[in-house]
Amino acid sequence: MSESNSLRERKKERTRRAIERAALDLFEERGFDGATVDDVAAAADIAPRTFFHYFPSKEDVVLADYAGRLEQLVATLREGPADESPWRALRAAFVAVSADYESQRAQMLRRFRIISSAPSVGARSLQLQADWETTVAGIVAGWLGTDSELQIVPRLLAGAALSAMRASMALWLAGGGKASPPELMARCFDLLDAGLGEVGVSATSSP
Amino acid sequence: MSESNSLRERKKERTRRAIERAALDLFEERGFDGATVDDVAAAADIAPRTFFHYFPSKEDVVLADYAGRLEQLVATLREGPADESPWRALRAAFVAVSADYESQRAQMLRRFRIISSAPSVGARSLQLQADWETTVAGIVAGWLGTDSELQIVPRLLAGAALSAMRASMALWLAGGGKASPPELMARCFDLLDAGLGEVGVSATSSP
DNA sequence: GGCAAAGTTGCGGTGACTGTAAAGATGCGG
DNA sequence: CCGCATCTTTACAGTCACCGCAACTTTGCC
Repeated sequence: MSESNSLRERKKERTRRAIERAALDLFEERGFDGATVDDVAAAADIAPRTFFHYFPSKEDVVLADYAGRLEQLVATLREGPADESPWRALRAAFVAVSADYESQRAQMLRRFRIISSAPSVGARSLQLQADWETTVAGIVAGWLGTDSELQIVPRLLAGAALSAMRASMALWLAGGGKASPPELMARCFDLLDAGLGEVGVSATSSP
Repeated sequence: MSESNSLRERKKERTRRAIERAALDLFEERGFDGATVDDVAAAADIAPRTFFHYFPSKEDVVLADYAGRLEQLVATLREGPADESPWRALRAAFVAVSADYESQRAQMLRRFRIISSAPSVGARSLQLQADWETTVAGIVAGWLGTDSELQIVPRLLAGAALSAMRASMALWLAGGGKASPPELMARCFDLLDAGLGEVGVSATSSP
């Protein structure tokens, strides 16, 4: 997608990856709180101050992949809008994104483990997901021709979608990454699709 | 519920309220980042170090009411379990809790304004809500007789409930606190109840 | 009054993050 | 190939949240 050709761009990209790599290694080894930004900088062979030119906070190194994934999600949503129902469009887009989790399994599990063991990273993760929610709600509002500020429906759809995503990711992580993310995601979306009123009244949950 | 009689307890409670009051005043006046913990301590007439004996972080002063509300929610949920469907039980409990927002309107709006203007407070708020979600999921899992770790349904129900809560609160705040929180909450729950598949296909969202 | 438990305060330290300004690397026209 | 504009890195000094510790004060109780 976004390619670099100048020497400058290439160098920046290389440094960025060096920082990310060093950070994830250290966080995995000593825990998020067990490694300081200075440690990461030393391991990545840069000055401590430089770290903050690449990432706005220590937490954000772990979540650096979110931005690209949101971009991909938005692109998918803009392509296939509402020939079908909004909810089904959301379902398709989120299922598509979840394919990443499979193809980059090792990386994802690494990051998830840090997220769920370090509260401050978890908090930042939720905050970024809330941004996703706002973006998604805006797009849905566009489909429905209403403005996102005052309408309930776009917010609820976006909120439900992100909940489904969180639930399926939690499941995937709990199972050690053995299950298929797209399948889990689809199942979560379908449960919400059917309506929650009757869920759980008779046993409807087994695999 | 939890009453205090000894002098010690009364003093602690008074100090706690003094800190909370001073903090909210200062944060409202200068913004969350515009007032330091030292400022708050000075205004509340305590030593800076003492602040952290009452609140684990600067953010938590603004969200001090969450704990009590969760307690209330849990109590309500434990009373009226699953004679009806789980979702309807959740609906009832959340609607009941939302009455607080009306009766303490001024306080709530104050807090909400700080939450939505200070990112770090917003992040902490989301984190606490995630804790609610876990708790609620546990209770629902109890109703369904499954264990909460591996089952999807309890997580999804809890996630949907919290999403409904966030959506209705956002609406309430956007409207300047004029609408009725229980009504907004009920409407959000009902939209999810009906199922998301058909939502928005034909116009289903007015008044 | 006097002793134990609990609460307060001051001190010193750590670590994330920021503004600033100097030094270094890169791009580019001549 | 040089020199100038631009961008990047770095060092330095500062702010602020937060923590452990040890002295000091207050409260509970006999």
